[in-house]
Amino acid sequence: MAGDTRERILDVAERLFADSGFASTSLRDITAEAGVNLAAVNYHFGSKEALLGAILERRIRPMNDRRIALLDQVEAEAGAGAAAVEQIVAAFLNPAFQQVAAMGSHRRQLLKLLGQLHTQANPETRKLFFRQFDEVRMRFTASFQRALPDIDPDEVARRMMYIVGAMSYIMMWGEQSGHLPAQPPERLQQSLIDFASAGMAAPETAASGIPAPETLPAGAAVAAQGGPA
Amino acid sequence: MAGDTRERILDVAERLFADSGFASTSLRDITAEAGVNLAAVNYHFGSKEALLGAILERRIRPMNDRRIALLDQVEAEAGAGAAAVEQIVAAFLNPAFQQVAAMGSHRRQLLKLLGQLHTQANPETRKLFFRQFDEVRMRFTASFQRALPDIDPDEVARRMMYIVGAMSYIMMWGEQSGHLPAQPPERLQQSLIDFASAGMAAPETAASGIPAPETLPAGAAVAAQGGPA
DNA sequence: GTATGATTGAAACATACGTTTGACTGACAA
DNA sequence: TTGTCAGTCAAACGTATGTTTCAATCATAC
Repeated sequence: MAGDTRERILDVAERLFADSGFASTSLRDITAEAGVNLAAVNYHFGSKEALLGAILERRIRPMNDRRIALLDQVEAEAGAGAAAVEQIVAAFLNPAFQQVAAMGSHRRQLLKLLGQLHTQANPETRKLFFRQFDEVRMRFTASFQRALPDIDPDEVARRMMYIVGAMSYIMMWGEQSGHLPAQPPERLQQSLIDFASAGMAAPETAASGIPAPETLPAGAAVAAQGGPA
Repeated sequence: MAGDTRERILDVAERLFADSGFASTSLRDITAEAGVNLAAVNYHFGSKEALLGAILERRIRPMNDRRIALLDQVEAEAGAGAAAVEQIVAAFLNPAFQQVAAMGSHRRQLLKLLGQLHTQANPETRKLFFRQFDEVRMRFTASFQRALPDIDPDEVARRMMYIVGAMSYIMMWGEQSGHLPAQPPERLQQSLIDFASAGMAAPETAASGIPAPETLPAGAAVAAQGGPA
């Protein structure tokens, strides 16, 4: 029963935080469901906030490590040339899908938690996470830039955020939207890779001002032809 | 001072909910900052939850109405043929950017609120929002399907979710990521339209199983060329 | 067996919460 | 002037929260 209490708290808290939010989940909810004493949380983790930090640490670190490792591999295979956009996108997305697939019935929880990070966790817990992600962000941005030299570096960075957003959203709400059929994870992964790769490689359009509500941005005639860079 | 108290509560609550989360923001925080009495919230809205509902109602309804109106216009201009993918994407994204631009210093707040909807609001408040969005979702999905007959309808629906995710994420965290320069809203809008249109129109790739952590999905050689439908 | 240090247990702590109450205010109509 | 009523106010209600306390328990080394 030594490390057992600690693990049970982590598992239950991860699920409850993801389902109901960090602030809305009480330590009594967690400890009751985990079958441990209320004081166990503060004994093992120090505080409710530190418990959240431990949960994030446990899940995110391995995922980001795998992203970097996959990117290393992709770039090594590309040799002196630039890696293919799909490969870079896949290196970024695959560990997240692996994570979700590995969590089985706990699917979505990690990402729901991440979605709450910004509004619920205190600044220190937030930094803890973002600092871990910084290396990933920089490595992938650089790799995309090599593959897409014609696209403005800032635009590449923005498109990375689009990909993160699309991934987070589909993993959080894809299953329970109720309007599209549940997909096996590998199909969903490929679908997102298709979408994200095409978006990342899309040609840039000159800006148009925000139009009046009755009007649309320019570019109607200029249909989207997103040839590879 | 009649409707003044009510408005002040709405404005302050919107900002505080967005910044700190629904559960983490107390009625005392709101009323203190708004300079009104604590009991005013329950007097004017009935409950804290109903206050959240009123905030959502005020912002979301006009935005979704404008989306439908723009789509009507785009389809009318297209006549019998299918509207261009960019135009449909723009009709969907523009009202959101208009909303953000119109809120001035309140930017991001609406979307941060929406991001919290799923974990913080109770089921009734959630339904209130999703039912409003259902019409938008169905109308746009149908329009995309006409423009992209070669793409599986479910895949179109999924890609719509990707777009929603990308939009939400960039609006929530784009400014404060600190790593890419602030963009004028019209440039950001065009950037997202480029990305989303190319992704929506991307050719479908046959599924590949989720690979082992050391491997990547197929499709490296098949570069992304997102030609228009 | 016994001492030791880590873990668990039940109970209490102080505080913060959403909500309700009942008196009070001020404008406006009769 | 009086009555009415929407709106405001200070105060209190009951409850739930994160955290702390301290005794009880357990495994393990001596």
